[in-house]
Amino acid sequence: MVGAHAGVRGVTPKGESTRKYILDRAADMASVSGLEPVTIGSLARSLGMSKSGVYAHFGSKEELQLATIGAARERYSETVIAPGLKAPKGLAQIEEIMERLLAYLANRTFPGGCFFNSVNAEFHARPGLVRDTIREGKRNWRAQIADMTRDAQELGEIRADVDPELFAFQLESFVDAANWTLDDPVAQALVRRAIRECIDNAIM
Amino acid sequence: MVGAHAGVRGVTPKGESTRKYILDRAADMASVSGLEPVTIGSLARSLGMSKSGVYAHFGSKEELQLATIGAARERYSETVIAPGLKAPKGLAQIEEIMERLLAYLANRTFPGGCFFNSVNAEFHARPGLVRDTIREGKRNWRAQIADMTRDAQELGEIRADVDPELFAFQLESFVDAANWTLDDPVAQALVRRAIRECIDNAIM
DNA sequence: CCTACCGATCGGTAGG
DNA sequence: CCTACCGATCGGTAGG
Repeated sequence: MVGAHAGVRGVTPKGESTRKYILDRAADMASVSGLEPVTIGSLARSLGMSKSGVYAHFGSKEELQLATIGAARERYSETVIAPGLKAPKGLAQIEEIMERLLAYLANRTFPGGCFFNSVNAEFHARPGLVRDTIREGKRNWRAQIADMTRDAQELGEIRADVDPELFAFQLESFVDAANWTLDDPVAQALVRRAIRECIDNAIM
Repeated sequence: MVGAHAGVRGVTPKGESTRKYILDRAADMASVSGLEPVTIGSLARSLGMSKSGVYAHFGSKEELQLATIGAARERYSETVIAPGLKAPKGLAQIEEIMERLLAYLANRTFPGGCFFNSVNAEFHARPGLVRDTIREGKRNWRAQIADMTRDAQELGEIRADVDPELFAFQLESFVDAANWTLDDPVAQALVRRAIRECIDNAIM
């Protein structure tokens, strides 16, 4: 399974696909428990590998954690951002991304919900590379939504007096709230209504 | 320091105040790192006690965790809820609670921000008593705000077509968002504006 | 990618 | 509330 897909001209080293295999599992586990409880031992056991077999791919636990964040970003981009960007510029892109985001949560793209919210919560008060990397991703998301909001304003879809940064912040707050109660249908319905109302208030 | 305040008629056992001392420290630590990383060893070291001296107050780690949640609830109630309830019924109570909540965060009532958000994030995908207890607290908060919203509607302060549950959910989402970026003044300003706009939209 | 190992720490217990 | 201890697991290393 692991080395099953040979790379282009067979040059993809076995180690590369194993690395991806390890990181995807690490991201799955971290979405449930946070990064720190994903010990090298528990990760190895879950993969049917030896501890040092896992460890050999990374120089330290922090490097494993940062690489895991990278793998999670790829999965997120493929699932939410890339499809979202295919929608027409402006409001349509915002709506598409919000819809994909809710599906990304409901479909358990990461089994514990949003990987980034789990890790952000875990590290929010612990300075370091992990925290900074996750925060930068969050800032980026808001900036992207704010840009789309400006596009929508130029297209006359969203009112000119709407503050793009505030609008993006409001949408982010509602999606983040959705993440903590994925198994509560009542809460999920409130999320959808809050997002809907927020967008409706900005339109026209 | 620990046994310094004698109880009524001196009957307060030394063990009781030590217990409180332990739990308050545990709650402080958990607000930063989550509950699970608060090991009995690290807690004991931070208190200048022996491991088993700490452990003796609780039958297991889960009991320590649940007791810590209880102690955190007390601190929260004294800081936010009790003063909030002293305001006049209706909108004034809602505004007072939101203001106290932002102060509770900014003042680092728990050094890592909101204890309950940290623990809720940590346990959101791990079924058990810890998760259920925290969730019940969150449900309770929303129900309380929704009740105050109904009071405000009867007083003619908030429009009748505002859904109290949705309104409470929106306010909760913004405060929760505030918790994850306490050291970012830009984000904190967005929180205040989002709360203000949300309330203004509901008024009249 | 493996076995075998290191010192440190984990939750928990015995006995006082 | 303490010392002393248990088996298990931690991140990491040696050597292959």
